[in-house]
Amino acid sequence: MASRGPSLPRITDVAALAGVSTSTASKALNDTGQLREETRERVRRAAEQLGFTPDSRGRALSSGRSYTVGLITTDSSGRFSIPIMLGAEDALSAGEMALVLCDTRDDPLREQHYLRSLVSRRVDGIIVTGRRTEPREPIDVPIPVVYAFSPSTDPADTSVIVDDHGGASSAVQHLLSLGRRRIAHITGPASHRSALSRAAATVESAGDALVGEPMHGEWSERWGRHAVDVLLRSGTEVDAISCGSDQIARGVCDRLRELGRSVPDDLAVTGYDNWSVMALASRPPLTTVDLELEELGRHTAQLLLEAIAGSPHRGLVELPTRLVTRESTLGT
Amino acid sequence: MASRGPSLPRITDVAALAGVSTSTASKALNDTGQLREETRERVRRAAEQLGFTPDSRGRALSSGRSYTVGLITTDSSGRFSIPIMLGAEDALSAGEMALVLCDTRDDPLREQHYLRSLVSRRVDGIIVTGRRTEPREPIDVPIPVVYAFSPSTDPADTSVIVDDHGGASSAVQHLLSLGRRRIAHITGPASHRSALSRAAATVESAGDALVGEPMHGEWSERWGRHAVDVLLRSGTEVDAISCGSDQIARGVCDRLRELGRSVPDDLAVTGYDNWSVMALASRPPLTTVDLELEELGRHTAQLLLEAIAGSPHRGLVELPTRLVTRESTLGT
DNA sequence: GAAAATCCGGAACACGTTTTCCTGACTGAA
DNA sequence: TTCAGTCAGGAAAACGTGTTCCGGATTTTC
Repeated sequence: MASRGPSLPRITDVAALAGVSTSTASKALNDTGQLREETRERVRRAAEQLGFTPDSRGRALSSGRSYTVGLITTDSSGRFSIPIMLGAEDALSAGEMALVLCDTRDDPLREQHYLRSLVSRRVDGIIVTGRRTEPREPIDVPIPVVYAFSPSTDPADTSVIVDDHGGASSAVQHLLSLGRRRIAHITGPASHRSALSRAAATVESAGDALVGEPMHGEWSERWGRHAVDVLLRSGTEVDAISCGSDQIARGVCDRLRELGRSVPDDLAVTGYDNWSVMALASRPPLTTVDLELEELGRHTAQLLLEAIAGSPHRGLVELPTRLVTRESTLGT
Repeated sequence: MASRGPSLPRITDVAALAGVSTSTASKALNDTGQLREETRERVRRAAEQLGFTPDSRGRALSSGRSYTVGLITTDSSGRFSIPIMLGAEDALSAGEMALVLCDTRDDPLREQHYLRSLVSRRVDGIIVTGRRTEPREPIDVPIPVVYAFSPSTDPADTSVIVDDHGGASSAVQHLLSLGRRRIAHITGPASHRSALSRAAATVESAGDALVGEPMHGEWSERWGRHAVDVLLRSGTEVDAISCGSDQIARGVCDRLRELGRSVPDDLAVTGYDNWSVMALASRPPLTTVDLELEELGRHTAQLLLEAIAGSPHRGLVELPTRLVTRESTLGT
């Protein structure tokens, strides 16, 4: 339509310059067919000279694939989905696949809109991710889909999630291995699956060493500070606090310091998420559980690629977390 | 190739079902050409019945456009580029454009790779964004480009940036309007343009009310705390501190509280960035300057769309910031 | 009733690549 | 010399859509 300046060279231009047909040019550039090495070289030089870059739209049309995958996220803030996205993008770009981003902002209408758009683009596959670990309604598209972080409610779908149970356990094991025997657990709202599963794992791993019930509140520093007040006011003896998030743990540390309790000498504290802004800025820096979200993103992309290739891996995949030890349990 | 199940309906299927030719079907669905309303309706019903979604690859090929724009970011952590990205994506999705994500991780090789990939996809345009406000080398592609946050070193390129001068000024004006007349400035490293420009604006706006020189350090809470020690130890009287970032401001507030100084009664504190994790969690919550990055992303996308449409807006566009007032200057 | 204007829909091609099939030339063996 | 076999490369179709042009049918006008 509006031909802006000299448009990019096409393969016919390359072919013309090399004095061959387009099909020969194609074969030369893709290392297929039967051609003399000299011919290949001639075509390659012509392509080089013209700065030819194949138009992937043509290729997409002819190959039936678009070499594109869509990523649908409901998490506009991006705390969790961003690292997943980057990991996925990393894994995909190695295979010359591009990732198109769709942020639904938790709006079902927008989600529908994006799904139509992705299907219309004939995306090779879709990654669906969210802010919470609660399972979500599967999406209905005739394309391979892998769910990341928020699994699908349909167990026949492919979902990659974090092993929250193992993560919480590893924190408790760490505390136990340090000799702590009076462990409290402060975490997020009981309405959140992540809080519940971490709490359950903590209870199970701590056994007799658990002090009281898991304390549920908001995912905030304020709740961490407040919970410390409640905990200490109750008079129960405590030598460690495992927290359901780094934010809570930071609040806990702040409050303990204000009350003159030493971390980790008097009380060891563990966080969860390894959210560097919190974990590193906390005084002292937090021992915490890294969710390895970027790896989760990579793994998700990998599974999606396999599904696209025709061998889908159905069901739930739980990826391990990694315990990061810092001064809040080890001292300096 | 690997025909997975019943492939999606094509426009020929719709045409066949409606008993018309593909061209008629195309016209009916796109509201072009001259057709009887009854025919259009028949085609529409056929499309509906088959769940037809046009293959945008075909459309892309025939229209010469790909209805896709690329976003290149060097900022893998995403503090700044994520909101920009989301804003851009928001503005683009309204126009049925998709955004493909490319995270270069500050690696020139990766950047080259992505550029080739985007050109090969015949992207309609490219948005380039980064982590810092320092100008960056322009990219060399035969496609419209708009730079966001990090402007291009070439003034003939289109760049959208934050009005840092105005932002810092607004914070100082606010402090002055509250009657503060002894204002210190604590900010990031002098090697960062953002720190320098904010400092310059602060010096200019504060005039006689400025206390001492701008204090440069790292962008961290720790530096904020340390700077307070240095400042107060020097014995100079101070009734307000304007900080170059929310992280620094939070550190400042923490330290002041520890030293028994009341914020804002003894000293008012302002931050910069309106990074909610810091600004809201700080005690007290921070009055700060919102960079309106999402709006910046939207505006960038808008300019890119105009450039794609053929009327590029060359040069630098500075977008205003927004002062957000909270307890760190206003009290409760 | 015939010529002109209008309306509707189809055939053909373009977009850029890959791939399948085919042809002509050359080689070597019988 | 002839025949089979190999090799190098070209012609054409396919992918799915949009668009341009054109012809037939219907209506209008004199």
